[in-house]
Amino acid sequence: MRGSEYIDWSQYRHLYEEISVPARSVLLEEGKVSRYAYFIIEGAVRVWFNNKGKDTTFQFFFEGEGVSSIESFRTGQPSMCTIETITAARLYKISKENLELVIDSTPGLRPKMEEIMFQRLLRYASMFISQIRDTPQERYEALIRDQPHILQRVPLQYIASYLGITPVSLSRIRNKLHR
Amino acid sequence: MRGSEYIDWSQYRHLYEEISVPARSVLLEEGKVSRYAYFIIEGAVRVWFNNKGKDTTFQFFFEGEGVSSIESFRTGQPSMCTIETITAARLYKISKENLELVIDSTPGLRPKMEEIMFQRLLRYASMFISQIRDTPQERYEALIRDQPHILQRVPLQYIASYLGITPVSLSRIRNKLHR
DNA sequence: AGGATCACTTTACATTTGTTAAGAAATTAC
DNA sequence: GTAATTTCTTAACAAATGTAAAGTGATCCT
Repeated sequence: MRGSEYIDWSQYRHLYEEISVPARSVLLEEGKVSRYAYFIIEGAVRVWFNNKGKDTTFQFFFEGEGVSSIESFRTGQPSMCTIETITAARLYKISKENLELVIDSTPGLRPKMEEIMFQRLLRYASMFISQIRDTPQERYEALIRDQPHILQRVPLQYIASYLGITPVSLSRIRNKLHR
Repeated sequence: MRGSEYIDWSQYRHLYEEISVPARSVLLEEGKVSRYAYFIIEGAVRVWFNNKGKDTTFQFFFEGEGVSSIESFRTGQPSMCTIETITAARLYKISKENLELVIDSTPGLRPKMEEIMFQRLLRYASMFISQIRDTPQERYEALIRDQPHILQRVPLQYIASYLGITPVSLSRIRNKLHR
């Protein structure tokens, strides 16, 4: 869940925990219920799901962003995806109950969370639109143009599945563009 | 915008208008600001955008559903897409201001609208995931399985762009499945 | 009824992508 | 520092999709 950047964390030290984890740490496993949200102080995180034995990445998160399996965190259903660090990371970890406390004791935060959810909706919609409108090559070029930080910090194999193609195909597209 | 099905419209006859329009009527044109939301009494509606001269459909709506360019309606920015009836249709048409009045005077409606937005977010997310996980054929089979009403009422060319493929490719997939 | 338009299919060919395998380059582990 | 592992690229071939064009029904319009 994004939006933790609007919270003045210093007031609530007793409600969250700061943790440091190595690369490839699983924060939430597919099929389990999400009980914690995380706020990234340092590091890179990806969200992925198992697809016929292969892993398919569908989102990246970095410093200053909050991350959780939004639907599992909210509904209590098992998560459809795994949340895993790409790099070593420092994170704030907060339980659902304590996050509710923070939200309730911060005036104006709930509407802000609603606005953040709306922004996230728009982002998912535009990701879907890009998939049915653009070619993989166009999506890769858009990634270079709009989110170059992802390319700098994420292994290409994860970017390939995020673009909906294989690593081989992404490599060919890169080769074509470099000439 | 979905969710109008939760409103007891009979209390608010003075705030909305019932309209009847023929097939292919444009309810909102791409590039213009959305000032009205619609609730479908009868008919089928599609939302599409211009993509390099071709039209690309990205959502369908039917009886009992509300429809608007959710981001334009909320933010006042020009709409990225056109809303158009596929069939002749009967609709409730309500302005943004009057919908606010309805929402404010119906206790418990605002959280319900928030829940509807959350559900819509999940739907967009799953549409995106399906695009990066499944083949066009698998998406077509899922459409048959999960939303057969769409196939019965929507021309295949629109379904093709919704699946992210050309009408020719969809025709081939159908041919393959029929044997 | 008849002409026009629209929706869908089929064909042929070009392009793109997937798959498998091999190998090079970079990184990690010890 | 060297071996092991991981990441990325390249090649060859198969499969899927895009494009353009033609043709067949179906529907619409007057």
